[in-house]
Amino acid sequence: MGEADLARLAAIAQPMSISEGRAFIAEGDPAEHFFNITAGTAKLFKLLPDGRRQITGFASIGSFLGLAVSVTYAFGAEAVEPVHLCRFSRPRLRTLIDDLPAMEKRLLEVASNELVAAQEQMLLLGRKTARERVASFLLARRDPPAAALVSLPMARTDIADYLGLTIETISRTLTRLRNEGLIDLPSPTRVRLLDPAGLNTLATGLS
Amino acid sequence: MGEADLARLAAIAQPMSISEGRAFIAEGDPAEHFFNITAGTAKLFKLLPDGRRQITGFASIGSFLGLAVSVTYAFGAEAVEPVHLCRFSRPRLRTLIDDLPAMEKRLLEVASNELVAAQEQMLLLGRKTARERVASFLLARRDPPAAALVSLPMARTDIADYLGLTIETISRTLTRLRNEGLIDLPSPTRVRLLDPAGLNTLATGLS
DNA sequence: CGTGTATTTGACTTTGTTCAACACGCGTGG
DNA sequence: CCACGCGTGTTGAACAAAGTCAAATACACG
Repeated sequence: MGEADLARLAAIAQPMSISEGRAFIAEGDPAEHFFNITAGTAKLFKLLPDGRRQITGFASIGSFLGLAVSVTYAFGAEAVEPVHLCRFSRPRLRTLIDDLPAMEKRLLEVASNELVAAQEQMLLLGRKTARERVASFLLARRDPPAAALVSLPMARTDIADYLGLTIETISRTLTRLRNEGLIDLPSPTRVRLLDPAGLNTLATGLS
Repeated sequence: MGEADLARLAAIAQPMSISEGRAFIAEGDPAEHFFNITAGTAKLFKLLPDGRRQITGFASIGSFLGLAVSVTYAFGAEAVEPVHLCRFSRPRLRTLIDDLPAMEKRLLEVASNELVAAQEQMLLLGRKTARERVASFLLARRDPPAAALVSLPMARTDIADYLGLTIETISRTLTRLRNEGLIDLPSPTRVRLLDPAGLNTLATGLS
């Protein structure tokens, strides 16, 4: 994309700040906007009528939200940490994308990668044990991918709803990993991976 | 897409027939091809080293496979029923797509829809009970979407690996739904939905 | 008609949930 | 400054849903 294209994009972007805990997409609402997160972390989730919740992913800097074709959002979104984002009117973005093949291509790449991540998560939810899920989660949250320190900005409830478990199981599993010397828990929101290789063995079910 | 474009597409398409039970994509193999299914049903799956399997979806006529960006396939694929498909060399298709914005657009639509389906499946795997999963599965497999008769070309093992359950639980749950008058099971591969509304209540967790 | 596979059913086990109590950190106000 | 209250996290004990193991039945195919 050239500079002129970026300028056109910037012209229709509405920058916004979302404070912690605020929802900015409601599942089922008319899908009028498209979002690009520029800072912070948001959780994306689906709900059952009785309140059960599945967090389908955490979106942070660079993530695109709302590219579904449907007229309504298929998921809700809420800030876990204060979020900065750019909002785009879908019809306006649509006309812009239509003569920016590079943008379309980029979106297809993004969607493809998310699809791969979604399949990995299905494997986790359908076939992994609680220990394997937590180990996988900790490894996946490393940034950079070799870092020993992992920060968990989301609450236990969110981790539980992401991994298809309860907060009690998350808590017990983390404690057990600590007792086994695989991790350290300097604070509830910080984890130090003491044995990444061991965690990886666990995460891939080889233990 | 114009007729000339379709002709160019057809020129690089390699039609193939895959017999039942044959794998045609192996997870981890170099992603050299792109597939378009023209008949039959295939299962897509991911494996853990110890053999646990998660089926991430069933692909049938019209499905596109292998659009991930990665150099290797993130999933395996195997014919459930005899499959007819067109295979495309990825580099050749890439050059073709690059000057067919309509095709790129179509692929983005497909990917977006699959993403929505994947999120729905994560909700199912992470938060629904066995009964809710089976009810959701039966309703989703209706074709047309209001049909009372559902055919299950895949074995119980495949249903189990798709719903994150065991074959025994699938079997017991179907029997129980039959005993409760919600469905009829004329044969293991055929299900008649006697009370779609009741099943829907179940599937959405409202019971 | 027999053989092998897929499915169903039954008895028992296990993993993770539920319910409940307790600990900890933190901000507010006495 | 410290007691109090509240939200979040941890731990324990009882429970339940689904899994495992095993056996019986049904089914398709040679």
